[in-house]
Amino acid sequence: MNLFVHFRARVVDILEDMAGAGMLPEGLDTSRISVEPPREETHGDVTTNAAMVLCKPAGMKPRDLAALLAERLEAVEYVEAVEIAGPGFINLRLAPSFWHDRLAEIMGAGTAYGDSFVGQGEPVNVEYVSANPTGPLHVGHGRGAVVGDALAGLLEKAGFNVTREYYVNDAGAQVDVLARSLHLRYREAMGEAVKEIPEGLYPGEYLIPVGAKIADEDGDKWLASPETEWMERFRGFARDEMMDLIKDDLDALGIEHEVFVSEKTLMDQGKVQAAFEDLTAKGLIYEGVLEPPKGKLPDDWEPREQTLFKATEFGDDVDRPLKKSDGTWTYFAADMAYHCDKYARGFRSMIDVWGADHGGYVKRMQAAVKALTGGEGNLDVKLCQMVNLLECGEPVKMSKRAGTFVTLREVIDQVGKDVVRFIMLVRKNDAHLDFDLQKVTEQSKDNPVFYVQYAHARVRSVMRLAAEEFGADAITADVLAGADFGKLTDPAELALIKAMAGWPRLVESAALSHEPHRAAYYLQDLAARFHVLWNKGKDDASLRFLLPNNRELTFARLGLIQGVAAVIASGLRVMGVTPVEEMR
RNA sequence: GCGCCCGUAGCUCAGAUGGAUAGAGCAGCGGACUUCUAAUCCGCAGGUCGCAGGUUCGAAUCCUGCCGGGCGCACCA
Repeated sequence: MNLFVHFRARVVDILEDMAGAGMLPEGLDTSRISVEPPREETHGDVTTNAAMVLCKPAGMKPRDLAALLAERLEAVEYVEAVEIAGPGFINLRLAPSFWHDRLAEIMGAGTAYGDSFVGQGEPVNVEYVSANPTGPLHVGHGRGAVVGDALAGLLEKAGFNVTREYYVNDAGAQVDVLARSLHLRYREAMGEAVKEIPEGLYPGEYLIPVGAKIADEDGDKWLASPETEWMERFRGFARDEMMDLIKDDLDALGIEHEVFVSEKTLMDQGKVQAAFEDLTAKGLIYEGVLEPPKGKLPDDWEPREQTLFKATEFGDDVDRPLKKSDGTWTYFAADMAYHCDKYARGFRSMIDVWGADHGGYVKRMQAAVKALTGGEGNLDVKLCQMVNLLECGEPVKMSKRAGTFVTLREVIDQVGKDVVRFIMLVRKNDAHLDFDLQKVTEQSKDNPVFYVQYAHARVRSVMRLAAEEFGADAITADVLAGADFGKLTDPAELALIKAMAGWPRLVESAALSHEPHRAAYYLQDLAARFHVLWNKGKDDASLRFLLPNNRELTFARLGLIQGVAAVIASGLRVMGVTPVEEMR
């Protein structure tokens, strides 16, 4: 349960009762009432601004209204104390038994703790990575991949019906370039000496085995023929091979998209044309000449009549061209049709994860979604800022030409998938991220991955010792769920349960605001509280988890730490990180 | 020139729909190992939330204008 949602409902109940008794006006707007954790833990467990928000319509002073509310809140189950503070906050302190019940709830749920229904099964489409199929993924793609996948996981946990999707940009000129680059490698595989990769072709060595593969399959069939004859074959072959390469990279991160949509297929199926006709029917297409951008003019700018979409009617800055001068569709036209297709497949809610360099593209895509869905569809775009790859604080110098470019795969192989996934989430998506290959594998509290994993491993370590003492069967989650948690009375123990009980609220708010990084911060906080309690056991042996002479208390505490492990595992699962059993 | 993002402690950064005395880690200083792994923890110190106005019971948060940084700006994707 989200305890804040629970107590908010109680506050609203009381307000309705008061209105019914004529103490308050009927039909008060309760939407602005918040029930949340106080900023200061010393202020209690739950706070509400209800009196401050409603004092004006109620025609009362905030503290007077607060006093009336407080009187009634004292009668609410589990409320131990009510205080009025500051300008009219009402602070609730909850009985220890409330927290003990939460721990039982956590034990019963395991890693399912925090699962929510706020999403109400609403379909959400999360599109991420969508890198051009022209080569292996780089580290920047990796960030988008992790952010998108964690967001998808978070939304699922919050009760949305999520589809993970990848848009394959396989219709543009860059695939022609790829095909030509592959043809070169093919000739090389057939025994031709290739001295230098011509300017404008992809020099990467990853195409060498692909060239050998197509040589193996097709033999000398394309050696003497002109480009027009082999182009289609090479484009398709290269595309498929590159997508396999990318899928392997994603697989190494534990990411698997359910749906791949091909730009070329959309065009072949006439979906771009259909979207275009839809907009035309809505009167949103015209032939026109755009104003040149103010300020410095592009060198090759010249007035040109184009086929334009009235994006400005939907909040964009200028109208956007849908056709190139040769009559083919622009990238935007196809992407527009793609989002239209998502909507047609039942997604009102769409999320795209892009690199920050595509920021200028957001408004027009949102405009297109509004136009094509009659305002029904909603597109949120998460822009991921750059990843600075470092080694002991020094920037890793990368150059594609010099062959010193570090791929995502190399980073995963070096530090591990779990480290990559966690680190990619320690900053919000729109902030630059420093990724230090050295620091992320250090075993110190500076390293958030380690810090959180260590907390989980410590729990497992205690559980292993407990299994030796009591037998594994005696301390299963099911058995411990029935322990007498009333024995947990130390403030640090209760603080730990309170932190765990905050997980459902975090899941809901992070999911609704599309901010997966908050899970990483939450886990660091929870891990910190666990480490605090652990160390208290050093100063005061009576606070240790394993007490040979007190089986009842020991079992309650094993439940407590098992709960911590479950919530950490639950959070890590959202992030796509595997919890470790022990540190090595 | 226009648009988007950002500006919080010496450093790196949290601060959901506006809430109380703005938080954490690192770095600095001082402490805690006969251990359920001290790979951790405790304490101290550190701030005109870029600047100036505005909105209101209340602003780091919302609005306006500046200053500073990043990204983008027709027929690339």
